[in-house]
Amino acid sequence: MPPPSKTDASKARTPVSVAMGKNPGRNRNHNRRVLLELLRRNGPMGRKAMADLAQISTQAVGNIIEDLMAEGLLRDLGRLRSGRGLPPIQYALNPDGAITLGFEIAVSELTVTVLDIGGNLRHEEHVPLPDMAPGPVLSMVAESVARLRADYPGQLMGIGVVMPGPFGIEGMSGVGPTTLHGWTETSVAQDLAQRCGVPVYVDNDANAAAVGELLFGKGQNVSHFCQIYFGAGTGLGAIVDDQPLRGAFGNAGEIGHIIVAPVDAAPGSAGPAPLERFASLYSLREMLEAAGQPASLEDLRRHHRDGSPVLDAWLSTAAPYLSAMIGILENIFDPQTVIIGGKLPGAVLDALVERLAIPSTVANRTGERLPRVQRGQTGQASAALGAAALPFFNAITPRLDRAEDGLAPMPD
Amino acid sequence: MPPPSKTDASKARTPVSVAMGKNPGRNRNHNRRVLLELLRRNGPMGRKAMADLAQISTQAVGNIIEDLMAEGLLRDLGRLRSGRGLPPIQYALNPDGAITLGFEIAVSELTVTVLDIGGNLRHEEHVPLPDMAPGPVLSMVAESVARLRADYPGQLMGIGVVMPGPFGIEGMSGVGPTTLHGWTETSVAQDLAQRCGVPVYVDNDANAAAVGELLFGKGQNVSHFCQIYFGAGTGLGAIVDDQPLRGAFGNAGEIGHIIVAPVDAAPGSAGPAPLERFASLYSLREMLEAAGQPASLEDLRRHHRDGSPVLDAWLSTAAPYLSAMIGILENIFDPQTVIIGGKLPGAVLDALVERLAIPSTVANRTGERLPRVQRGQTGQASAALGAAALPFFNAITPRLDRAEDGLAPMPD
DNA sequence: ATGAATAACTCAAGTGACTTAATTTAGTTG
DNA sequence: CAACTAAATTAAGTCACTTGAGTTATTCAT
Repeated sequence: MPPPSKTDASKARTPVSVAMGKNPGRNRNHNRRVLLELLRRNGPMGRKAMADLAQISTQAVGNIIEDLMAEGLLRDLGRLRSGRGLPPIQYALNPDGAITLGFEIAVSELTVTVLDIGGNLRHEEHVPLPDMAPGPVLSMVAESVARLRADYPGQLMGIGVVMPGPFGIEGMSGVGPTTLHGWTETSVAQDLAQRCGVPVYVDNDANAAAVGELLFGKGQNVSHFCQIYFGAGTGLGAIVDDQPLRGAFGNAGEIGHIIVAPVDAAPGSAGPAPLERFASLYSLREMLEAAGQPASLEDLRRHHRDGSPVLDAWLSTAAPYLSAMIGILENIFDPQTVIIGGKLPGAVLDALVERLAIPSTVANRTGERLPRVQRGQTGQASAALGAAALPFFNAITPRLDRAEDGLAPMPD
Repeated sequence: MPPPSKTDASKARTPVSVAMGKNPGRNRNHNRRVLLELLRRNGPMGRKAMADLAQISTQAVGNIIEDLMAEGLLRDLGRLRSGRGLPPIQYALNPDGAITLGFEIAVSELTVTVLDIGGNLRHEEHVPLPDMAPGPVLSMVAESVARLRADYPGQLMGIGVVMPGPFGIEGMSGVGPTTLHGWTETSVAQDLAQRCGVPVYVDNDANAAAVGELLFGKGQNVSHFCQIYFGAGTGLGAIVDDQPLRGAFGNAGEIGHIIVAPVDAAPGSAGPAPLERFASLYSLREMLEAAGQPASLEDLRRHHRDGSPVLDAWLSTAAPYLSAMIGILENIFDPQTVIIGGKLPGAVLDALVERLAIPSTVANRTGERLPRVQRGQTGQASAALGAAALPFFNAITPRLDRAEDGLAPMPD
């Protein structure tokens, strides 16, 4: 078992790209992100506190704050009286300083959101999409961008787009029409980036929702969590070390097609099946339609209020499969918590959480702080909100940049 | 659905720790890591090439190289004749520059490895452990450290320890005796770090093996892969974005207890079961013992050569479960490849890989480059080698440091 | 009230690591 | 052997950080 010598294999290969080196400019950019994240996650604070948390000098903090104030990204909240000594000047993110736009492209509807840097959802609208071809849809998106960036103060930090995944896969037999034809992740990003002149980030609904939850919801003080999302399919958005798990090809989290054995299956019930078969919006609608009942979001709310037996049956069927999946996720990711979200009324999600019976996993630890499973906080606009959160996340969060093959000049 | 205002909740909370800010010293350290990783992954190269790949100036590269040469971590390979112009001076990692030590603590045996910075396994030994109490074992480890650091040239970069996980979990009913009592991850790390005065990294066998494979095996040019490891149990080491997935509490990858439905199960065969029940060394030994056959590594090699029907039966039983698990992992992680490794003869692992029938997943993409599943390259010493790879990984790889609560002075 | 104590901010100088630009060096080519 | 080329070297300049002394606003004790 001699350990493989690395050199022989790496003779005339194209060089492997590696993390990018840093220089003063990039250094500043990094520290800037650190401070912005600090303010986002901890709320208003003074220079000294920032310096301590970020482990840099207060002077360095001061210089960066000067920049951020000049750009309008920060607000001065005045001095906070706090015991002895000079009271610290509190700084906070300025909601009017910057915005992002989020677009959720679904089968026949476009959801548009405007989010400000303070995490406030400033605007939400739903536009019908008569023609699902990429050209018309992207034109409509570009028009919305032009209109909305004029309507709201602050610079536009970027655009986030949510589209159903997976991308570029052959023969994924799902239940229901989850994918759009003629669309690719990259073409959408490139097209829009060119039309609008700002960064564009594309992801699937589950990942976007997870990022939304990470920035503005239950994930705010959590660095490892799994979010199960009921959308076009049933997907997973995994946050690992404060970063969304995208996978090598951007298709991570496709749990809908995973075959799970239901936990504590009642005798006579179905055995192992793809998660989406019984634990998805699609399966719920299927059951309601079979019973001749309507299935809009409002209807679901009503069904739950009225104690609909069909909804109840769906909950009973879905819970064992979902429980098994959560067990799998806990054992694989060892997260701090699991969050359930999606296009279901909050009360229904709560009912679903209550019915779960998760097997014993590595999450059975002593002194657990967070609930093992909880309902998401960002509500039904989750994915569209998450879409808007994507550029925000990418512009603000400190990260390890990689030098992608052949590009970008050196400075900054 | 108003997005939750963040400030109200974060009033009098303990501050959230965030990524660490950077200053010139930390910047240098980062670039140093970048260059070391560059050399490790691409083999020898000149200043200019490094500068281009790391996207910093050749001068900056020159300064860092000067440091590294002075420390003995680099070797000058002379000029490479390469067409016109001044031929570049090739630099390479100096195998005699630094070493790491790896210890795999198993039920009654301690495996010790010495790895140099060039990725060469310099030494491997197996020591019986009569007393499994922490005190005696750690003393033995400390003695080995003292002895080996004198025997090999180069500075000792750190110590890696592999122990069976999971840690700190209640009521995980596994098959077989996979956990050690009276041990905790942190106490081992602290104890050894104090005794030896170098950084100590502790992880489970699967994660360590994955890191070993990442640095010196099939993972060298892969940034996303899943490694399934047959060791004390059956574990997963997931590499996401060149980093091992450890989870919030260090217990990620516990796939042995996940209940999977076998793929294409033969009629009459067992249904859903924990992966480890049928796809583990334990289950193989169980079958061999029931048939009255010996089960050492050498025996397994012989069984395979002789076409043992028991081994064959195990392969037939294990493959459907393993296939299902690989399908799950592909859908969750969307990796570039899946690697199978562990304490089995290479030929047996190959046979196992051949029998797999993985369901359709997001890995069914067009133009796939790497094999979906392949056997690991680092062999049976995998975990012990991986243990030694841990400090190496932590000392060399560029990463995003986090400011852990309350510690460490600011400079550098 | 007043002064000491305290804690955060500010200013100015110093330092480290990087970039830029000009020069040197060592090979290749005609 | 001179012209050409590309890498390395040298020296100067820049940027962002740290350090340390001084300033300011508030609390507490007299």
